[in-house]
Amino acid sequence: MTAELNDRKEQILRSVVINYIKTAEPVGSRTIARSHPGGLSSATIRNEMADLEEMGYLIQPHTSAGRIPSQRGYRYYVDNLMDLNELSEDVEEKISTSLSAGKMREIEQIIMNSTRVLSSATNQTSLIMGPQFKKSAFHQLRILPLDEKRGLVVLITDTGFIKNKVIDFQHQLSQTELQQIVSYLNQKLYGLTIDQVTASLINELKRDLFRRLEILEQAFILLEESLKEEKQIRVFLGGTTNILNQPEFKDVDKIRRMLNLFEQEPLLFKILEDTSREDNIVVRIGSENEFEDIKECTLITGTYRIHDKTLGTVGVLGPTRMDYGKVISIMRRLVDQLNQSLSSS
Amino acid sequence: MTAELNDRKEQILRSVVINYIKTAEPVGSRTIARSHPGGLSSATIRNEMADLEEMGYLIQPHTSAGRIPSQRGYRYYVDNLMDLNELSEDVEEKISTSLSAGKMREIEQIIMNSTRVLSSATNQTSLIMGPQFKKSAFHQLRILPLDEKRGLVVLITDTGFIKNKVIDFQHQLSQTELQQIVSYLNQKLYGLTIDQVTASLINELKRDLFRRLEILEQAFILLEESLKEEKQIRVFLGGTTNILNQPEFKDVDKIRRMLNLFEQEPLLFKILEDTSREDNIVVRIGSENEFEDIKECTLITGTYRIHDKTLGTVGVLGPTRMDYGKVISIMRRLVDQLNQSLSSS
DNA sequence: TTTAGCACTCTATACTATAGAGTGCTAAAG
DNA sequence: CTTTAGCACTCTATAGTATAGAGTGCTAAA
Repeated sequence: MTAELNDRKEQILRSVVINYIKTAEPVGSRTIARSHPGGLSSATIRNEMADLEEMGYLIQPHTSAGRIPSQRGYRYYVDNLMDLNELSEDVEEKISTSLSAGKMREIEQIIMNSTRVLSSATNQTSLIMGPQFKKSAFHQLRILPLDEKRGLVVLITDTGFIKNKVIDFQHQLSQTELQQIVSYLNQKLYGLTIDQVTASLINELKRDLFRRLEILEQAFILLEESLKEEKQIRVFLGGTTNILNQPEFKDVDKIRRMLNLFEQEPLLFKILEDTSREDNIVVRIGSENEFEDIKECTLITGTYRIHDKTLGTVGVLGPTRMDYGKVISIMRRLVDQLNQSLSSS
Repeated sequence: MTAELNDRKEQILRSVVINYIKTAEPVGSRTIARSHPGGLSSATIRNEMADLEEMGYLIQPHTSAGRIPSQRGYRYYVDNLMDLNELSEDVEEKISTSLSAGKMREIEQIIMNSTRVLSSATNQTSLIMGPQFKKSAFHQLRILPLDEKRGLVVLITDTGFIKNKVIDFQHQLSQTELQQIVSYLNQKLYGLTIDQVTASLINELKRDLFRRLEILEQAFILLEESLKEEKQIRVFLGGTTNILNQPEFKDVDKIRRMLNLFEQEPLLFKILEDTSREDNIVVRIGSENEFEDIKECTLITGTYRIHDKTLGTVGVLGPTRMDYGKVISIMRRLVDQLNQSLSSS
């Protein structure tokens, strides 16, 4: 994408975007004239701004107001004009201390911390998609007898998931019998992703075990269920109230729609999943988003991974009037840290 | 608490409360005269209302407006005048189907379902305090070796909690060694509540085990930590966006304060814990609430239990203009169901 | 004790006037 | 050809004014 604006126009567009991001007010020609290094008059700026509007980079809310960037204007800014900020020491410290691999071994905890850090550093709403359970590979399966009639199934994946589920035995099982079953299952399932455990594979296993021990039917049904159930993935949210600080959400109705969206996890998941194919940081401005509910917002996402395997997506959601440079810098840093913390555990 | 109003005043107060709950508009004398069974004129009603205002049961927002109930008015209504509603079939079904003990064995799932049901049935925000981990008693402790250097500690309580934590071994442990440690710990800890596992007890155990096996130091530190960490209790929320539908929250600033509150779990916990001593359903109207942030709200709470041991608290939070009869009926039913579902598992 | 009647109060709504910000255009200057 | 000063014009936001309507409190009669 080559620049298609001359230098002066770029300077002016840049000025409008930066000013508008800061003040949330339409930017007038005088404001820009004052801050413009070249020392042009407001009339000149006005002409240029009129051009920029005609070209679709700026919008005039009404005849006697200043200009605000259009979606296209933001896009041009992000692609060609934006500077990345240095992270403030404050933010740098927050990220490195609260996400260090040190104490935390559970992946959920690391992710929850990340949402907190991300939303407080950006003043926006952050959303993070946890690792997809069904894309994780079996690592170990254990069954702990609790008493004569119940056992605890513990399932551990390569991505650090630990799932457990209480099951009822229909008949009493001896320690040895359990042992046999478990080691058989482990052998069969090792390395498969949850996705790959199809109904037919389960049936096959069931038949196999059935022949040996006729006791497990009930336990098996429950195990099967427990796998099915875990299809949903958690999306972690942080700073949902931050949108209330944005002047573009002073309308109660907009707030309601936004908060409603936040309560619908499956939708959030789809929104995040949609961008997770790409490797780098993705910026979706306004209607570039596929989902109706966020067509007035900007979503910036990045993916985090463990040993080069993509685990999930980190996102920041806010109005299109967002400090792109700042958010992107922060997200870069956070994703780096996340990758590092996860890989070292 | 004996009734201190004559019959007619009670009728009128009742009318005001019911009308105001329905319409959210100050209630005028004519409105009441129309619906009053005795067939009184508006002038008479006006006089009575003036009395009721002087006595502190009603409030006039401004001279030429109708009356609204004062906090005292609501209190009198709840104590003396309120009818409990029959549950609609719809709600009845929601409660009995989505909380039936059937499939769900994990307590967290039952509770999350409860918040959903409660908030959708009442159109208010629901909050439920999960069982307090630290008040739960040890049932079993297990350690599963994952590989040479790591193990999974699984802790099961009598209230159905299952906590797990990965720990690092500093040295390699044999199956038998682990077995010994675990059975020793189980013997020592069985039946104690998490609360009772004091630092000194842990130290004692540590010394004890240390003598036998010098290997466990690291593992112990981590176990200790994992117990400490679990001090926080989860408060589950449902229908937080429902407050946006209440006309008393049309002010963005109030919304912000409310949502902010919802994000502070420790505070929510305190708010709920505060009422959990009592056995029955507790109604806290307006400034009867101790906590500043909800002094304009009404909080209705009930406790749920398993085998006569109190597990946690269920709450509904909304404006003082709340359909008390309806919410209380729903909560009664829900708590009953909850007790039943939990006890049968 | 109740009620009809009426003057009075207050709010919400619509309408009007005004200041201020910013524009677009024209014509002169560089 | 580009830039700029100047000015008329447009639109919004704000304050001020008028009016209708709801509801009251009080008085005097039933």
